[in-house]
Amino acid sequence: MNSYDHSSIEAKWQKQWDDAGIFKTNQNPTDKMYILVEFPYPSGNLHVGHWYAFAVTDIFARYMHHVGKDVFFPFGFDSFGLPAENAAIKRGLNPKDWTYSNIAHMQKQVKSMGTMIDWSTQVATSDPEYYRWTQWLFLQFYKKGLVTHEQSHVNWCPSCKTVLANEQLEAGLCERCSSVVEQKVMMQWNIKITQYADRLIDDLDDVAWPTHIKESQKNWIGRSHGTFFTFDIKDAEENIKVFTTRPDTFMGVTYVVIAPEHELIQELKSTISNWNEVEEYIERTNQKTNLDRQTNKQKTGVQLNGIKAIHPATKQEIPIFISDYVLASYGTGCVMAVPAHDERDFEFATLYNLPIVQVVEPAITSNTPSIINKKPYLDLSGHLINSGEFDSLPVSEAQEIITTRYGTKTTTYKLQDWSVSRQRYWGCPIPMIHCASCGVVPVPEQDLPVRLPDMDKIEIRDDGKSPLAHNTEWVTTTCPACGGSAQRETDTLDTFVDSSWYYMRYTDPVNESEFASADALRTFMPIDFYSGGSEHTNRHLLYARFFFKVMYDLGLVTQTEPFITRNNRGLILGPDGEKMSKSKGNVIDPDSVVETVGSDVVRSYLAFMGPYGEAGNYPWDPNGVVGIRRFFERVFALASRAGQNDSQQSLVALHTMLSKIHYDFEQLKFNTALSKLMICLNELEKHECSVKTLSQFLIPLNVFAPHVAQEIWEMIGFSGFVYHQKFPVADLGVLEGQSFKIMIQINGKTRFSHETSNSLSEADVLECIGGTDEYKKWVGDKKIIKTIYVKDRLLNIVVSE
RNA sequence: GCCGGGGUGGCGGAAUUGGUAGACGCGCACGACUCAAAAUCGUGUAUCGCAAGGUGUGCGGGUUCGACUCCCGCCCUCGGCACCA
Repeated sequence: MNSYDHSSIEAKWQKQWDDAGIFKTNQNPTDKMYILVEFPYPSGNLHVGHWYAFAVTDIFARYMHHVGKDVFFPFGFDSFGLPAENAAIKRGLNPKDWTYSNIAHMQKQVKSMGTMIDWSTQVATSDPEYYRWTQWLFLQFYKKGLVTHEQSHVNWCPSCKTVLANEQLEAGLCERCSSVVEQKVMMQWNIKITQYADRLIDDLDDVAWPTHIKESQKNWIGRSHGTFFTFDIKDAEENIKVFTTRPDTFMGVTYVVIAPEHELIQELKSTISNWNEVEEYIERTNQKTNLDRQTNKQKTGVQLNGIKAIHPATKQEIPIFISDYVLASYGTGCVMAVPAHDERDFEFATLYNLPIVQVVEPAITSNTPSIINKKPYLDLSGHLINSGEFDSLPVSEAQEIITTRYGTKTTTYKLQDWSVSRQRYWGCPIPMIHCASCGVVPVPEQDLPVRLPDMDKIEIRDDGKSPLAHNTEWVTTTCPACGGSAQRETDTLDTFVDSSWYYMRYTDPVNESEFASADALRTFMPIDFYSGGSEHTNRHLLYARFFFKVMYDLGLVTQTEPFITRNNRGLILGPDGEKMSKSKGNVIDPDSVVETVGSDVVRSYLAFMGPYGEAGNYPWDPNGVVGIRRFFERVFALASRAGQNDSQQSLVALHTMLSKIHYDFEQLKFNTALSKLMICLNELEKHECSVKTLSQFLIPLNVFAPHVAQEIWEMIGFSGFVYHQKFPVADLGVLEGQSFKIMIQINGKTRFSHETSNSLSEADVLECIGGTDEYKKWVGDKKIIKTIYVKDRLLNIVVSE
């Protein structure tokens, strides 16, 4: 009896595929397709999400392989990062040993998926052979002037004891440990991603990504067009530069507000008469966390006594305030307040009894009353009032004229520069040297990599420094410029730097003289399909695009976008419909499911849960898994009784499936692709089915269930690997002459149908159905007003009632 | 508040883009096999109705011979951003 013993089948075929090396990448592809999945962090254990990422993408990769693409499907590990270091601190483990034993274990787990991954491509970002090139790229960025080392306002996680990028915050909390993040000023290495803000937005036009991903990135970058105005300060040399998107409201400015952290305040210290009060407010602001500032939106502030700003147009003196509702990091850090037309300014003005001057009269439209009822309102279709010479100008015209007269056109972004310094050990050392006489000196390229030293004890102190700082032997070095004694930089790079270029290293993973050869890059880049998690939309995906653009400018790559298409995966939820978590006890362990029902079942079930391209979150149904298992068992059962002949129905079933299934794969609808195989099997079971027909069925099945397909392939007497088979082409001749139904509608409602095997004209259909009882019942002697005929699909007869 | 997705049986989801709503799978019910149960196989399964037939894709309108699909107005829900001037 041919039963489905998944364990032995999987072990058997995985070994044979491996021994035969059938998944080796074709280095001279004629029709290349680079399929990439975000590489995992080697946490130590594979979860269902990893399966959903790699096994289901493997289904897509295998489909592409069978239809003739030269698929490149690599794999690696994003192996620097905090968990290794935390394991070291908590449990006294060596971060390197911990990481590499996890990698070894996870590799085995991934191999159990039975994917067509080419393992010879594997990279790990913590390998010196890899991070050598991370450092090299960092130095190229530095030479291009894109790297700065400066005092910066940073997000500090007191629990992780390291700096976080804005992208690593979630509602003011550390994304990793949910600690309340503090604000600090520290010397930091920053990369000037803001210089690429425009291109990062504009080039989105060139990629075929889902709209929501593009929109999210645009939002994150937050480009807005507006005007700078400069307000002089009476009897002082300094002035206040503000940014606004509503220059038309310029004549309604009744005061200005400066962010408390703004350096201008310090410069004005001697002229401010209530300095004590001001200083106290600044102190209070500095102690506030981002979270406080975001949740407690009650307006507070302090007027700067003794100084006044001068309105550039009216020359009137207006008060100056500091308030934490103005952010230092956005625009100029100063705003002109127009309480009549801005909610926040309105609130503040009401609190401090400041004048409110309406300068825009809304246009009379149907929704005007609701605008006016709202105390401060914005109306872009109105005209100006109380604005002197600008009165009666429409808003858009006023914006132009006032900007030309008093201001400068400009563009600002929400995106901030990328802070890449991390005060932790297990990361890529920043290849910089601090010399007392020469300052910051980059490590010469021939000295790369700057190796991370092995350290017996990893200890995080409260000095805000990396554990590396306490390794004097490693820190002490000589200055490449003057030869004097110098210190190494002890911060390590944000791991998002490591992962910004790994997909290029895959193309040439063991190259010792370049990060990747131009030849390899030309052969495999760009990435045709990139699957990842939606949490990376505004982080990895943005950083990687930025990296690639800089590399383009450096002449290192020839394209401007690395990822042609992008697919954000959804989440696999627990059987209870909730996100899997240990505390909820709803975690599915893929290893144990694989053990009981087999790898092929898990792969296929994950594909069957729902469409892959829509980022839907699907609950894991243990019964659903059993359904897939039954399907494979039925294929085995069919195999044991397949003979030499086919009934016509079997051929029709096979070729119908073969003709329709491509559409599903192309739409990433692996769920409906698999359902077409099930429909086909349902038919083959009912009719006489030949070994040959079954063998053709096995090739699309191999995409989902490579072990099952291969085993049956052998069982029914075929040799070689199914992997080497081309996807069968549907024989449309078999499908010709099949009978089909033309539905008959009366007044748009389907009432009956007419079965035929020939293509019919409208008159033919009418003639065929004219004598039927159904026709007499629904049409009878009612008057036919008109008919609509969609050839061979439907005839709609409109009759009078 | 702003931006972007979604609302279809008991459940996951189909409907090739305006043409038979509910494919496929799960679950459930009944039947066969069995001493019995499981497994397996078969049949059925949106809903009201004995039936003829009616009603149904979040709600209310509209366009059309015909609407899950298009338009207008709501409601709910998920995700991202959020004092961004």
